Amino acid sequence: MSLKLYNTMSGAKEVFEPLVADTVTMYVCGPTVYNLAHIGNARPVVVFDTLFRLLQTQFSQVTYARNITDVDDKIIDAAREGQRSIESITDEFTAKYREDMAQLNTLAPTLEPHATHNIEPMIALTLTLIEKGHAYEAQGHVLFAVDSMEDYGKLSNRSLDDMLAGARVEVADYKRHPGDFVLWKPAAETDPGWDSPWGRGRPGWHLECSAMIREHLGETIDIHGGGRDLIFPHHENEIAQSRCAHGGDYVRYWMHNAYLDLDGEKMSKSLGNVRTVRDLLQVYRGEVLRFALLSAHYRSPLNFSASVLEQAETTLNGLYSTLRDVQGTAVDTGMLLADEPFYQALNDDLNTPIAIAEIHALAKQVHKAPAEEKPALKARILAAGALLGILQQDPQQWLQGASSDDAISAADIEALIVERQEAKLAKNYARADEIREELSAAGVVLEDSREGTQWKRGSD
RNA sequence: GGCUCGGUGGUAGAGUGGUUAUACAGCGGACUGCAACUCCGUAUACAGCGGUUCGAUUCCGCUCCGAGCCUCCA
Repeated sequence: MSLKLYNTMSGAKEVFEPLVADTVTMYVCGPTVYNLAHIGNARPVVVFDTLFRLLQTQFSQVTYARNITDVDDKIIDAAREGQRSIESITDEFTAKYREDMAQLNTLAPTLEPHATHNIEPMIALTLTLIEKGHAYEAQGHVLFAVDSMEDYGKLSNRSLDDMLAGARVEVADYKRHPGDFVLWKPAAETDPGWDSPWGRGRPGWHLECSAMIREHLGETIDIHGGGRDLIFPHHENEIAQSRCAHGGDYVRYWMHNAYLDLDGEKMSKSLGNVRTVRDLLQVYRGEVLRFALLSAHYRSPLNFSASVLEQAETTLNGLYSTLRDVQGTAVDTGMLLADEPFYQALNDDLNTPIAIAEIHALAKQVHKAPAEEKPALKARILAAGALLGILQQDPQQWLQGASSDDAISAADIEALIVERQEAKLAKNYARADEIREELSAAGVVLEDSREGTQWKRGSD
């Protein structure tokens, strides 16, 4: 079973082979911690979490790093506006980010480097770039000289000439070339800053990833991921910094997820059309959000809407109902992952929609299969769910969990079910139906079977 | 202006040079006291126009429409 991944650098799917056999290094751009994560920010987290799970099934050592950007203009602005310290902001939102992402069933990354803990390597990297003639100091800034690099622009497939033609921004006068970008900039007295050979200052945006990757993962890593909008300038500039400083490959496989749309428009902070994960979690369980994010391929835009979430919830309810039906069935562990269609789908550039379709196929089989085949089918469904980060909860709890405090209690529901059972035995069908309708109005659906009556809460 | 990427049935969403994924919703039927669950069956697609081909939703070209990046952004 070979894993294929779409590499942004080559524009094609490639067979994934780590640099060092059986060992994978992966880095994903994490949050700038100055506000709550929105659901668009959650997409790469869920996507690369799924990849992390998949990689762990076939490589014995997988190191997954996701950074925390805790020094940045936006954080400084937020501190100023809120009249708060930088640390209180970054601490608060780092904690909330972790909580929100955990709600989406994402595993903690192996490493979570903070920019402010890695200032030394950033300064060292900047020094190296100056020494090698790729960077220069001007008016207290240190800038990367883009024309000192032969193939600058390769990842985003653009040339320096193109960029000049399309320049829409006023160019700072201390730049030798309009495309030059800041490695280090002076810090105002009141802003966070660190002593450096160029005076008190702070790092430019792109520097931290290059420095931290080198520091924690090595000069060449296998996978670097993030949203599409990071391709340029962020990842392009990371490449420039790292390749010019250390030579070598820097990143072997570049992966970029498409973004979430809202009403056909990109969801973004600047457009103001964001929905925070925290808000959505008030209405939908994390697993529903996760499922919705995985219901489209990661390289396709996903139009995020209430109906997408409701479909996700309905689908998960259906799959959990299937699992409840086989609750008493043992789980057969003798399964060969490589033979599984869902596994093959995930190995084909993380084709989660196909993997989900394969789960449906298995669910359909479970209903029809003779008892002796059920343990194997159940095991396959659960294994697929484990890779996708879904279907691992207790089915009964999933289906009967109250979504709000004012919902009818389980005890009340069960009392009514008993009463209905008695009414049915007495052939008092009018009363039996009345009870069912009463429960239905409360969002509870009854399912009669030979073994008795099951119930679940619908998405009312 | 430069560089990308899309337009698939009511909705979501894969995929393929020829046997109409998948799910939800719909319709018909079985089951049921009636339902629900489950099962069986079923309708509705590949933006438009050309080209290549025995054959194109799939390849090529053009047109139309849409999105993104080029500035902080997942």
